[in-house]
Amino acid sequence: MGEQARQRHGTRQGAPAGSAGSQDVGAPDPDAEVRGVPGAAEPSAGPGTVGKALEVLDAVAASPGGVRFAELETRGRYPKATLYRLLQTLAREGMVQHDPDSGLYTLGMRLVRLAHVAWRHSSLAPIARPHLDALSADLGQTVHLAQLDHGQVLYVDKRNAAQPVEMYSEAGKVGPAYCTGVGKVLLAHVPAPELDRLLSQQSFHRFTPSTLTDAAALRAELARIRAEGVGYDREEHEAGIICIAVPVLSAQGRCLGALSVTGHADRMTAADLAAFLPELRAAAARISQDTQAWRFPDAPEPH
Amino acid sequence: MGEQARQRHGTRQGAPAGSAGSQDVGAPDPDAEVRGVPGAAEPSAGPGTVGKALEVLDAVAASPGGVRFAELETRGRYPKATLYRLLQTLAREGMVQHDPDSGLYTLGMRLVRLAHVAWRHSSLAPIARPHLDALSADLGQTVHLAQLDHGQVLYVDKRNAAQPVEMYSEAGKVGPAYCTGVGKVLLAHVPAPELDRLLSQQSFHRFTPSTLTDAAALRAELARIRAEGVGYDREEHEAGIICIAVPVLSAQGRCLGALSVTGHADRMTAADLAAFLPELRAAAARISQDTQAWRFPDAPEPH
DNA sequence: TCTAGTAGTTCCACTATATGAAACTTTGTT
DNA sequence: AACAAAGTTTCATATAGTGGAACTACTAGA
Repeated sequence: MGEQARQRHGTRQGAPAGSAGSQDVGAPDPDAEVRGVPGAAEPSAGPGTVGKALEVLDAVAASPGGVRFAELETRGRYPKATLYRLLQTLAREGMVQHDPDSGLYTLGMRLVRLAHVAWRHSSLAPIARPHLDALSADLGQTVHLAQLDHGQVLYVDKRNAAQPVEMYSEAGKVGPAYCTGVGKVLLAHVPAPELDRLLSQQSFHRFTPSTLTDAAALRAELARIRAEGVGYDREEHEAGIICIAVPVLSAQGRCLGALSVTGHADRMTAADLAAFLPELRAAAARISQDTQAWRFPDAPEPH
Repeated sequence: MGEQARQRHGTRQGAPAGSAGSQDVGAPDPDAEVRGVPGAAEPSAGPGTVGKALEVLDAVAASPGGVRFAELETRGRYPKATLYRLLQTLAREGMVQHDPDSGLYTLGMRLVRLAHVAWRHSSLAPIARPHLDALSADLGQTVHLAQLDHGQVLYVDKRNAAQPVEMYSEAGKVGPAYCTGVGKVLLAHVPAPELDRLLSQQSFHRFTPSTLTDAAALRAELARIRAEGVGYDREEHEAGIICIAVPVLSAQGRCLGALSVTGHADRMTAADLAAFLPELRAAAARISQDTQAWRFPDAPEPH
């Protein structure tokens, strides 16, 4: 794997504004990059033009209602002219929209088109869908399917206990990795060198009294999860919410995603959740199995 | 030196696969960039690094099952090293995933995260949702909500006549603009200078005998639509499928999107569809109204 | 109306960044 | 082992992005 012998600017401006209060505030990001390749002097590469553009894109995404140019100027670290050109490029490319009336920048529809393909063909969601349906119906509980994205948990699908499916508003939502069941399971299966990097990106914000707030404690927990194959969230992210999560492993043992069942602490105990383990694991296994079968459907779009 | 650096957008989606023969290929594309300054000769801007990266991203998106490096090399017009670095950058940024086992590139989850925000806050879909529900239930027909993206129709939401909602698999889907009801309505409301550019991007592939296959015919149709405020698709895209579409106009008269009702030609006539016009227009008006009211949840009022 | 101030856009000399031919390494095949 | 194909790295070069500053377009205040 190409090693990042570079030191990526503390880019990843955190906080993609979770609308569910699942922020992940600004981790100053110690730029101390894990020296990947030994011996090599730092080539000190900047983020590159593309990286800068994507950072701006994130900044736009962080203000859901739209942002003014000036707003971005203060927030970002780019001089006026540079920012201006980046935004112009992004707008021309359809990655952002610039409403001339209000002067606000919002994310562009090209993203929706791309994400449609990404979700359909690169995520576990379409394969896992029937299994999520079954699992949720079977247990009568809320289930989540998540994958890792830039050190954060990205929910790719969800079934609420009873409510009708409300897809887009759940798929794509992000949350912290260090204090959720799925997040910890996903982190537990990240190869060591990359884990170091990801851990340094975690904000370790204390959401509740039981939140793990330092890398050391988290590492211990991850080791336990790796050994046992189960992760718990004991009200670490949200008071009153507990959950149990298992990995979805590929045939080669790579972790493709994580599956979880969530419950209310006042109605269930961790033991109650643990009772779901067999079903959870079975569902994860079935998803994994289907992954292999479905290896590249390359399907023409249904019409 | 490499003076081939002009050709923009080559690999936009694949119109219904199979008809690849006459994609929107070639078209020297005067690339008349609306520079604001009239009469100025074009500086003939290249796509820029960001543009190239996004083109590669599109290329990856065009092969849903994943692409090998070599594949992209032949398809794209970039030399090995350039392509390689572009892909590396995109992968580092999470816009594509590179499965080290198979060597395949697929779209990255970061897109899903971004698109989640884009869809929720930049598209008409979340605002229109209840109105789509109502309209579909009221008429008992399939309805579509679409917006324009890079000269193509992008469906941001849909209600099937009876089936359960299947969001992600519909939102994000793209289709041709020149031969669909929503597409023509959207094009009809594009300001003249931009329209020229968009028309030159249309492939004008003949899907059915009634497909409009040249810009002139389309322009006439667009003028009619602009005058009457309704667009029809008379089996122009797909044999047996007809539809009626109206624009969703903002208070300032800008076209925010298009709303349509679709029917089967063997079960309905265009006149039958026309009977839905009042309801369609009413729904569009209600959506437009809500747009103003909902001046975006967590955004401070502009001005 | 005339400043003064702020937001947004353009200019242009400068050089940091991306480029791509070719060399090199790794992986798979006969 | 020898070969071929795929993938990765190097390095001299100029293209493409940079950013300070000037400029324009509004808006508010006097």
